[in-house]
Amino acid sequence: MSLIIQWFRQDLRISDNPALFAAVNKGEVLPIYILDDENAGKYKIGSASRIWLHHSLEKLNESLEHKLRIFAGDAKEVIAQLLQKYDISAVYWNRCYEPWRIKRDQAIKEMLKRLGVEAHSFNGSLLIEPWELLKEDNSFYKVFTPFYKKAYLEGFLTCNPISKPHKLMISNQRIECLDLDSLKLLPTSTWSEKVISHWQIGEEAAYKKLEYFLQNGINDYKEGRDFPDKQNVSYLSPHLHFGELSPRQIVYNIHNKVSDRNLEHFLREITWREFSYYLLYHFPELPDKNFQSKFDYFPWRENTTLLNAWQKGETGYPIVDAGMRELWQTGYMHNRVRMIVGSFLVKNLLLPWHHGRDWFWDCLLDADLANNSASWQWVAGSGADAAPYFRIFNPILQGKKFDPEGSYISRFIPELNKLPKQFLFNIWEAPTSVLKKAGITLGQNYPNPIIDLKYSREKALQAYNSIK
DNA sequence: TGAAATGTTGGGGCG
DNA sequence: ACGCCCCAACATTTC
Repeated sequence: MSLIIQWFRQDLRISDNPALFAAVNKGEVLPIYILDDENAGKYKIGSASRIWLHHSLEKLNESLEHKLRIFAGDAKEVIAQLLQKYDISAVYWNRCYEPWRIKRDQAIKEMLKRLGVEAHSFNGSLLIEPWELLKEDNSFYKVFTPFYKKAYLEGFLTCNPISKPHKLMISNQRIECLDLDSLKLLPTSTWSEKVISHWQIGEEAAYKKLEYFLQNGINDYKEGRDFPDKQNVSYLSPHLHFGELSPRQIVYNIHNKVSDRNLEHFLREITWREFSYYLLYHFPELPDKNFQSKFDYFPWRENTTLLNAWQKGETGYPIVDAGMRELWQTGYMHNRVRMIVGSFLVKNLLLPWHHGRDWFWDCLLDADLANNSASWQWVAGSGADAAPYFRIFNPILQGKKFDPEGSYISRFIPELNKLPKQFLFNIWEAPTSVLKKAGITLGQNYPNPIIDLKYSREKALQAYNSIK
């Protein structure tokens, strides 16, 4: 009996997996995963995401009765060899939208066609596939709100997920493949263990997290989501990235359980993810090239010292540093803080957004080419429907506004714990006696501010003016 | 999904 | 009593 390949990619789940559902109806399934760093090239998975991937594959393998076959290398080559060695009649997968993957998958589809092997691809990752929603004049949306409205009216934001396959018939055939450990996804440092200790990984955990969010966080989502120390955000991003959970499952469940302004706001955030994929598809250079070409002439500067300080969370601005340390310690950063540290890098430090992109790509468990590219361009002002350049966050005010008790700051910068709240956001203005009492010596155990806010703001506005 | 600069208003102190 | 000034507090404009 010939085998059906179910090729898992960014859909590491059993439920609401259209390719898998179709494949199991067809016959005996051979589930495979291919770590394809070759085709990914410079877009290959970052360090933090690899840790997640390792554990997620482990979980998926459990759900598949420990019969997930793992490979590494050029996916086309891997599949070609499987076809040569074994009797395979079809390959099933859910589509991905990264430009390098689209190109690769097209080539694979052609190869399969040539060899007379069926190839079936499905939509398992998006509510709106990028070609499904265009403006009247057939061009693509470049502004979020009209995109959102249209998607809403056309019914893209309500849907029914499909169920788990009733019965999995997974092949027992002996297949030459790798074991998970040989992919070497886990770094040898203790960093990876620490990062991952904050998370539960896999389909089951993702679903539990969704349920928890729907019972708790979402009830005050509209207001609470801006406060990094509150638990009002979903924390679903890494699960979504690896497809342990689908946007369809999320949307289906929120429609069932809530219906108010909090729902609307969360739905908008889910749709921002769709919009990012949409932009990436219609503008494949998004990860590297300014969406607005006038930014090609923007006078960024290069400064390794400033970049290092930002990366390590040693800028001297507590809300920025807390965010960067959250990222380093947990592989995640609260969205409000992502905007603050982004604005700081690009506007106050005047460093190119690409540096932020690269650091996030390596450190975030939820690093996602579409979201990361679109969001950094949004912050920089070079993107579609981006933040206007003059919108420059003041880290002191943002800290006071969104972490009024300083609880987020002291969670990640415990050395500031003894400092009275009134000086927590502008430490350098605290009297020496206060600093001494709090055990802080600026420049020793907490840095002096690396730039002057007022001056850097003026410089940023000048730079913006220069490309108008 | 900002912040700073500038403009306006209105109450209170005071000559 | 009245006008003048000061300055919060709030609103509008500008970057």
